[in-house]
Amino acid sequence: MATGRTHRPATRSRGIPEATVARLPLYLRALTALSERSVPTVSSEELAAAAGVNSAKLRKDFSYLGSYGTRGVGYDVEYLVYQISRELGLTQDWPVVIVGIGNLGAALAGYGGFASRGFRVAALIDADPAMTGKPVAGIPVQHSDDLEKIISEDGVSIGVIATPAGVAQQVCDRLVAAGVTSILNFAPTVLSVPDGVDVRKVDLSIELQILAFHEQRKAGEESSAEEGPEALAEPEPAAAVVAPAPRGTTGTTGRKGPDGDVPAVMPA
Amino acid sequence: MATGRTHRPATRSRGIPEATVARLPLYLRALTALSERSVPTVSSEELAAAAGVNSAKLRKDFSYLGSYGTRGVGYDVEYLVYQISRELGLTQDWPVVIVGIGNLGAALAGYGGFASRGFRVAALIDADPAMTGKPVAGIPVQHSDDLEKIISEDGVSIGVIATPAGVAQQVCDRLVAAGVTSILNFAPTVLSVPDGVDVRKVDLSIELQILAFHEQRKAGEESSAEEGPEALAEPEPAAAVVAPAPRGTTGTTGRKGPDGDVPAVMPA
DNA sequence: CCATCTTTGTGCACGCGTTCACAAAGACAT
DNA sequence: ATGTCTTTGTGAACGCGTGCACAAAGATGG
Ligand SMILES: NC(=O)c1ccc[n+]([C@@H]2O[C@H](COP(=O)([O-])OP(=O)(O)OC[C@H]3O[C@@H](n4cnc5c(N)ncnc54)[C@H](O)[C@@H]3O)[C@@H](O)[C@H]2O)c1
Ligand SMILES: NC(=O)c1ccc[n+]([C@@H]2O[C@H](COP(=O)([O-])OP(=O)(O)OC[C@H]3O[C@@H](n4cnc5c(N)ncnc54)[C@H](O)[C@@H]3O)[C@@H](O)[C@H]2O)c1
Repeated sequence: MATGRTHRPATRSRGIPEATVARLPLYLRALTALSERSVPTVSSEELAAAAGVNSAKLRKDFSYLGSYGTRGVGYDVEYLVYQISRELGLTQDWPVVIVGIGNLGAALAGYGGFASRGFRVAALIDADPAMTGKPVAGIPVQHSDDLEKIISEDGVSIGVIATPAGVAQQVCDRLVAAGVTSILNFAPTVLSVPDGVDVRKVDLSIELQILAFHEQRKAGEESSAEEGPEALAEPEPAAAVVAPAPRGTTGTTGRKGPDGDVPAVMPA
Repeated sequence: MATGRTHRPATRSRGIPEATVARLPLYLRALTALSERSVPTVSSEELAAAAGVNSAKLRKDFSYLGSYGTRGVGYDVEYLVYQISRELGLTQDWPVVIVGIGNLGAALAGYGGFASRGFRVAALIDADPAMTGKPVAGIPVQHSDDLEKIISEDGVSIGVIATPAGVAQQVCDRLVAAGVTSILNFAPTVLSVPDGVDVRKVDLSIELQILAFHEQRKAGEESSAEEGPEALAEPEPAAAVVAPAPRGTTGTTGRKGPDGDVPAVMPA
């Protein structure tokens, strides 16, 4: 999962568990598909299968929203769509700014999934003067000098960062200072933000590495078929000092500026 | 988090906890940055700050890998980079195919983060004949007819799906049948795969909806400053019947209509 | 109005993950 | 060699999330 919250020690208020919140969009998607087919009601078993979760889990999730089901029948699709949408805050309009209109930013700008659920691309922002004014996905790119103005004028509270990692923290700082309180970060960096600001990250590289880990496990188990406790994934004691430090040349993180731009260690 | 595993009831073998595995790439990134600065050792406190986690958690995570620290000093950066890389399977080459070279797929193809850690884009695959042979990010796009051949010839075990949601499941099926055992899915669909295949998803829309939920909460708390238990996020009792349910057609058991074509209900 | 059958809502137990707190290990100075 | 000081490694407690299993609710049919 390219997920990951920051801050907020999971001490959510007297509300819905974080894990449940993360599944609500999944239910909503499945329900929307049913709605489009004009299916009137759905059982927890059916809906759970469509969302890829356990039916008991789904029922418990819905119980946090209140009891919107009818025993012996199931859940009213339309009503549930409405309830979940309202709970997630999708009944209102959420203007979003995307900062960093490169390869990824441009793809995001044109993504239909944005507009589908109350999210509206309010502005595209880039630091490159050559891009200013140029339309991307029908929306003219604005220069980052105007970032603060754009955010305050449109009342934007959600920002998407798709800039190089080196400048992500400073872009984040400017967004937060301008009033943004929710950030979706695509740059491979740990962002630090003040309390009250939510950060979620999407990190392709991390996802791949997790897959690689499991992939390696599979390959290991394969060779050592049925084995006891360990004996796998531990080729050798590896002596004590090995680390040849092969990589270390041109990383992707390509730090560049003289300033503290890289994630690295906090100056404490 | 755009995360989300599928299957595998978290009953990992006598190995590293899933939560720890998900953090290893984070540590690795911070360590790599330190390595590039030629920092020889780092304490759990410093590294934890750089990775944005609790130091006790970091130490426990490392304890699962074995004890690679020196009390009173900290951890050897180079050695730790090597150990984590090895544990994640990054010391070997992982050929990856990307299926669906549209806006997103093209951005992914040109992403430097791929090559940085042992991942190599082995092939770009698209169903559009007009794209066949056309180079994207320096790699010629191949037609999806050759999908099976490409995967078996290059020994690809990791596939990235960036096709429209409607065809994601069938693309997934073909990938799995051809030998892919790890899938990173960008399409907004729940993929069903046989045991032994890992699926991770990256879902922009879900991330935004989660942010919107918290954003709405913040707005609610703001207005009702210091309040008791509830009284927030509940604008109105909303009567009882609101949902404009269409119904009236099929009987109670709407079930699945003609055929399952959308992510909707599982055909059981 | 009663019997039966379906499906919800949830009590409960269990396991994973997180965090605190501290003993032990080792570096370093004297 | 001994003492001091830093930092690791982990035992233990706690809370969250998950899934089983079942009683209760309500629809449906007679
Ligand atoms: N391309 C991908 O598939 C992909 C995948 C995962 C993560 N990422 C990450 O997303 C980020 C963007 O990737 P990309 O491939 O689009 O890179 P890119 O170089 O194509 O685009 C970066 C854009 O950010 C702009 N920019 C630079 N500094 C800025 C600033 N201070 N303010 C505003 N805009 C600024 C640049 O002008 C450029 O247009 C990177 O951090 C990358 O690691 C990319
Ligand atoms: N663009 C984004 O920022 C973004 C963000 C999140 C998720 N997504 C999801 O990623 C997917 C792709 O998005 P996109 O914007 O690149 O769409 P797109 O339409 O630009 O690209 C889709 C590509 O897939 C190809 N394709 C279609 N059927 C195929 C098949 N059976 N086999 C192989 N290739 C096939 C098409 O030819 C096209 O090139 C969608 O599911 C979208 O919802 C996109």
